[in-house]
Amino acid sequence: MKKRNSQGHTMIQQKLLIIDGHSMAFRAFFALPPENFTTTTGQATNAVYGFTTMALRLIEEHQPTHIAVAFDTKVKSFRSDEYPEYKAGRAETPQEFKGQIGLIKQVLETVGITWITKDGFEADDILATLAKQGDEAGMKVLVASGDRDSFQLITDNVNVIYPGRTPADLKIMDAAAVEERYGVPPQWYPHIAALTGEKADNLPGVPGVGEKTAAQWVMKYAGLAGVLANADKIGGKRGEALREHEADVLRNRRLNELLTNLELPYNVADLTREPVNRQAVNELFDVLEFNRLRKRVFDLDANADSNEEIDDTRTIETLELKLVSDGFQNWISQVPDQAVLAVASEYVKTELNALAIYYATEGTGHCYALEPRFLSDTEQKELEDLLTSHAVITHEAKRLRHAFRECGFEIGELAEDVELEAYLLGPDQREYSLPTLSEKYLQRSLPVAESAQLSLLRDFSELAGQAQVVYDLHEVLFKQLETTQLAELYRGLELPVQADLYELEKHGVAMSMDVLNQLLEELTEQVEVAEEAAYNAIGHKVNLASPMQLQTVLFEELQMPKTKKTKRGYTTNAEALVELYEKTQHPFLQHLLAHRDKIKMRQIVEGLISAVGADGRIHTTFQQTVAATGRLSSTEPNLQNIPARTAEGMRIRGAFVPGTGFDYLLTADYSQIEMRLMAHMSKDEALIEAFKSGEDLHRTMAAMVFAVPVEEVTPALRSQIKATSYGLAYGLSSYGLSQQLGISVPEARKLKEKYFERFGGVGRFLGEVVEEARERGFTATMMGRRRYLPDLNSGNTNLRAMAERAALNAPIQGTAADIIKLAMHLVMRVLRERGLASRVLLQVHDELVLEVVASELNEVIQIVTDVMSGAAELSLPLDVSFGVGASWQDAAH
DNA sequence: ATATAGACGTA
DNA sequence: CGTACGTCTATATC
Repeated sequence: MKKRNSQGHTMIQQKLLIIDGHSMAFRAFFALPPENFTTTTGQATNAVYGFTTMALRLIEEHQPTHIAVAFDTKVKSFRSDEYPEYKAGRAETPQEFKGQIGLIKQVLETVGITWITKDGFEADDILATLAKQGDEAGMKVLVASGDRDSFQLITDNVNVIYPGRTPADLKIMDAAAVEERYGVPPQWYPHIAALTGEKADNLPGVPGVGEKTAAQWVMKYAGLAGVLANADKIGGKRGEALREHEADVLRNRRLNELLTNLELPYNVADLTREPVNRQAVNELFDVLEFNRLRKRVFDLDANADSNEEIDDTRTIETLELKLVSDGFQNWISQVPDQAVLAVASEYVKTELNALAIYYATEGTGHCYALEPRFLSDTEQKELEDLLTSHAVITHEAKRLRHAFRECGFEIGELAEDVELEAYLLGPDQREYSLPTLSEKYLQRSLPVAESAQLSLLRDFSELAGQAQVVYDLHEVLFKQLETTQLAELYRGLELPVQADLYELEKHGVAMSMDVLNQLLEELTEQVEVAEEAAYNAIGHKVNLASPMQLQTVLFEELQMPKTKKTKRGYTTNAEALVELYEKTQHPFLQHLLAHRDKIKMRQIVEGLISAVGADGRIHTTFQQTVAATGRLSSTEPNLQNIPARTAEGMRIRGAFVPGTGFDYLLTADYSQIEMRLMAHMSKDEALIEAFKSGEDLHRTMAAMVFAVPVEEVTPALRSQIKATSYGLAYGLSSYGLSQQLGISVPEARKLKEKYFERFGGVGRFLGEVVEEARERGFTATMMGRRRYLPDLNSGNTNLRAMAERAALNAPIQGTAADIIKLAMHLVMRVLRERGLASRVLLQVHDELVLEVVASELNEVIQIVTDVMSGAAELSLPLDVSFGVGASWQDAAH
């Protein structure tokens, strides 16, 4: 890369790459399975390999003229002197890792890269010192580090390369990126970290203060010093907590400040890349048994030599963006038949405000942007034809479908959706907005769309840029789906399901206002009665919905025994209240519990009432990209958590009714699908047999475990086994099981052991699932859906245990999600093909709710049960049960 | 208006 | 100290 200096002749812009050797090697170590990277002599090389590929990639991509790698040393740093608990609680570094650092240093030496350590300091401090020197010397500096503390180094000329989930996923963080993500300029990032604390380094912060609050304070008072100076002006609990923990905050800040004035054995100018020592590389790579890497290393050298001679005058921007403000039909006529059209859209609420359509031909991008509300009928027809006759790429297609409908037209087959693609590639991300995806997959920043503006002289270039990003994203994402064997799941399942969900949302579900109003009236009455009774029991009013006020009443006024601790006091949840009632028999507790119950019900009914639309139906939104396991979720309102467990709660389901033109609601659900999948995937013969007996599953299993005849299984034994079975699929501990069953921990442990004696295959399976996930980095469902769990290798015991439980559960919950999605899609397809009016309205994880015409009832039941039970081929049948009725309540079974 | 904690509904 | 979700209320602070 070149730039012109003031004298007018070209000079090379110097670029310095500094890598945190330890942190990058550590990530590589955990990302790559050691058994694939062990030499014939037994030397583990996964960290060496991972580090080397990562470094090569950085060099190839950024072509630095100067480069250095910094390492920590064994000598404790000054930070530990200041705070002995620093980084305490971290797991011991694995032995196989330690040995590889030496090898990495050897690799660096053979390829001509400088490495640096300094006793008493951390690699971070070396990075900071070099970054500062580089910046001052006018160099462009890239700092590769997995430590967020390095963000404080960012300036106009210093960027941080921060690894994402996988080692291949490297994000460039500049000032804008940090501000976008954390809400403060980079130099203040450590101020936030000091306030919130740092778990990994065992540095507690101010309780109750998270990233948002910290960022707000720091911005308001212009830095941490200002925050502390004005601590007395910050009122309330948080202000109090801040003043109380000032010492912690100051300590955190001292510890996370990186030193920029270390005496190092090298100056930045010394850090040029030396030629690769080919012979040494050959010898070392022979030992390491790296073969493919050799060529990349040698190529690197060749490029470095020629780098200085190339006069790089090519324009990088080869795309010409054509923006047309009129002549829509004329533009359309020029679109080639085989062009792939990327669509970007801009909304005001749900309404489509503007649209950009983009396609690329050889070296040129073409884009047309328009505001659909100004289209004439003919033009609108043209647009429909254009979109239906071409392959289309979108972002959030379901939203676009709804918006198109509001404009007065429907789009049939919309092909690709980059949001779904990104979701399948990384289902744990909580956000798939276009700017986020652009940054992550294209390393291109995209301005976050401003609020939509009205036409008059508006600038469409931003929207055009978005359409181009949609187009480019698909190229990248689909390729990645193919290499990860996810393309089939995407095309064959998620895309069709998205179109199905659009239909579900469009239809909505009819509500009986009479039932809702009746319920509201009753519940309001009951709430008032319980409230009154509660007040009388203690002799005064109190806000029953305030845990804080309740604590005062229960533990101070009434001096009741303390319950389990929460963050700021003692719990007042239902479980604890029941326990307190058993101990104290105080009537207040009864009334409080009744009040909780009734007010919760009323709140649900109120929510439903306000969600009923003008058509008398509720149109929920199904989220297809939020649940990391592959499940759907439902929002505004959530129709997947309507009460079902109590008769009282079920009455709310009585308000869900067939709409005009329909006669019944039909529900069909999989019975015990997760346990069946456990049986199938674990191949546990006893469990499969228990299912095949056709008798009550938990009862049969209890008889097997306790070696008694089925008739002798008591309800208590049955429920113990039931709890154990479901608990296991969630990674339940002996402690948790003991809590749930009200038995001692040793008893719970014994129960688990006994269970596994009979169902050994289940235990083996669960163990294997976690191990495989640890090695591969992800779990997979039967249909190949992945969930990445990098924390399986975390040094943090808590994080690791959490990831292990998620790993146990993800393949089971995820496979069940795959199956019901497929079943739903097939049911809808068959209903459509048969020309039936009956239709699917809701999906509740293992259940479908349909609205049925009486004359079609038998056929629909047949279709639903056949299709659902046939949706997957397992070693045991998928049982489906169904119910029909005049409401969701009556359709229960 | 917005963030956080606590509680609780579903599979 | 059991997985996966969403929503409501209180509370504190803007």
